[in-house]
Amino acid sequence: MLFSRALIPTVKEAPSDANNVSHTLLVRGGYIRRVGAGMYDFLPLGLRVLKKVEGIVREEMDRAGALEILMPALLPADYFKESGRWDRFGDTLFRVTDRKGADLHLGPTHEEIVTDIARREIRSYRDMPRNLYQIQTKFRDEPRPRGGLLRGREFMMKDAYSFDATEEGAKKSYDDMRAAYMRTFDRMGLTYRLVAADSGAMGGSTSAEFQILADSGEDAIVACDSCEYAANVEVATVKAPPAAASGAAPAALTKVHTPKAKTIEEITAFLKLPASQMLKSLLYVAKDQVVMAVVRGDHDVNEIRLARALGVDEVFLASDADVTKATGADVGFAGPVGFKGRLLVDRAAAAVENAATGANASDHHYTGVSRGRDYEGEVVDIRLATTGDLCPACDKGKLKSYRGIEGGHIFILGTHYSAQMGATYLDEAQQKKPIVMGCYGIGVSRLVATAIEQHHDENGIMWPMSLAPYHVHIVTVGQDEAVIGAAKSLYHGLWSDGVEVLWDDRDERPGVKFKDADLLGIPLRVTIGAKSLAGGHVELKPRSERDPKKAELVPVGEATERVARMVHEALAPAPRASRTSVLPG
RNA sequence: CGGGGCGUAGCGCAGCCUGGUAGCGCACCUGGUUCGGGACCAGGGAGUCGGAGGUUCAAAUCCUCUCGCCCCGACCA
Repeated sequence: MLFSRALIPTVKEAPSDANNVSHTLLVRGGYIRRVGAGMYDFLPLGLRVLKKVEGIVREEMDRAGALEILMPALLPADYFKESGRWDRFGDTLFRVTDRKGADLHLGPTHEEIVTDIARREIRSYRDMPRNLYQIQTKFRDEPRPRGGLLRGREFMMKDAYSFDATEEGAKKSYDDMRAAYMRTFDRMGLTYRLVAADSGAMGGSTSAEFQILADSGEDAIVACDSCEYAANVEVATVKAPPAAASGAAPAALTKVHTPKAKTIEEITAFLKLPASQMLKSLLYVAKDQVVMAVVRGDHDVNEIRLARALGVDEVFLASDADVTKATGADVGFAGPVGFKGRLLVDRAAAAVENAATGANASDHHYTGVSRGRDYEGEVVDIRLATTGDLCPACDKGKLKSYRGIEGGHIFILGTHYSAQMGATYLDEAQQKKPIVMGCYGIGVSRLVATAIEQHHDENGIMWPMSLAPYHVHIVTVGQDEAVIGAAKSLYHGLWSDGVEVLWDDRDERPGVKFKDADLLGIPLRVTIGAKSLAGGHVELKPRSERDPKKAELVPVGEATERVARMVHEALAPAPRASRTSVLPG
């Protein structure tokens, strides 16, 4: 592609609504443009990258034996009504009404639709296993779209669904998908962790997320530094600390005046105590009931675990008014001592002796608080795992925290949908049984942004070869005839070797071209200028090399072959040894 | 949905408080000089000031309503 004929509208200034690197660089590089909240145009370059992601996903799905189909994005409400999700999906579902007044919606995911295919077409155990997938635009009316391509209201997703006769079969399908996903993410050059995850509202059992590591990620995960345990903090457990009695002499319960010391930081500074000697008391609303959750001052409450401990679907942090009502004090002075109401105490918090905590009276705290004597409560595991915690899976490891972006999610659904929707088959014994399903998603358009989150520097994007819109970026300096001639020959030579080339043939100053080249992030740059060409050379520099002086001089005659070889080597499947994933047990 | 903020030229913003001729940078067009890391000079085109209503001699500016968007919290590929 000639730059002079392309539509690559680069801009110097970051868009005002961008708040992360990938969004900024995608817009600045002329890859995408925003159309509305969570809706984007893919300009030519952006579409090329999207298709690269799609292509890798498709190849690996096909390799794993999955069968590509395409279901409608516009769907009648019947299916979701049948499964109950028409109501349960809530506001996230984009609902539309047709001219006859019938309820329709735009598909956010397709379990019901694909289950309908299964119940009509799969009748025998001999028809399984099968795995059907599609790569399709999905619609979700997100409460808050953000991060450009990271969370849109319309986005591209690959969703696959497996159908098996037995649980064991489903497990095999699941394992196959896991392997296919690892290959997929490996080929995209992404660093990720495979983590245990909350199976959420989908009603699954076994489930894992592919978390692409990025500081800007929305998800917090922990991984063991010694074994292969890794989990979303939502579900991560921690080993209970050894119940070693501190031997400290029990202190008397003392009420101290702590004016305006509301946060843990303020109180620890005021009382000169480590946060681990503090008890943090938070009030939650669970089904109209206000409960108190107590964790150590240096820990955080895991709301999912708390909800589970309470036997409810979800909990919400109580409003300031509710806190005051329940404790009789301003927010910041709640504590377990004398609290009238359901009290849940984390294991680590319960073990703290002579603790300091709110006194349920404004501007006052207690010190010398110990469980058993000063308060009781139910001891449960309700805290978020964090760096330094003991690994629950092995003896010696400690957990370390990471941020991640969910790039894929695999799980076994079991017979949830099939039983509900009557997707059954006959087994060898003529018994009618529900099909055992699994489902597997990859956020295709999200991965475009995710790759940038992992591969960029202050000057722009640094695409992995497998995702780059073009493999090679030729920059010609000046309009000298010899330069143009050499560029033409290289350009055509590379294309006929299967290398995708962008040639910046514009009549621009070199600085402009170099800046744009860095911004676009095409992995290999070949600069052709009169000076080096007079010596019979062109200059080759990978985007990852920041120092322009380190460009390699390559004899013109060898350039085509040399560059083509580099591209093809970079595209070859990565050896297994270079994998960066961690497998949970 | 709760809290905060923003809608002014294609993009990024100032002007609003204290009403009176709509401005700056980038981008774009013309001419010239430049030409290996986002050049310079001169000239030029381009805006229903998000929308509706109101106050006023006069509204980008004040008031009311409305739409859209962004950011911080509860959801997810």
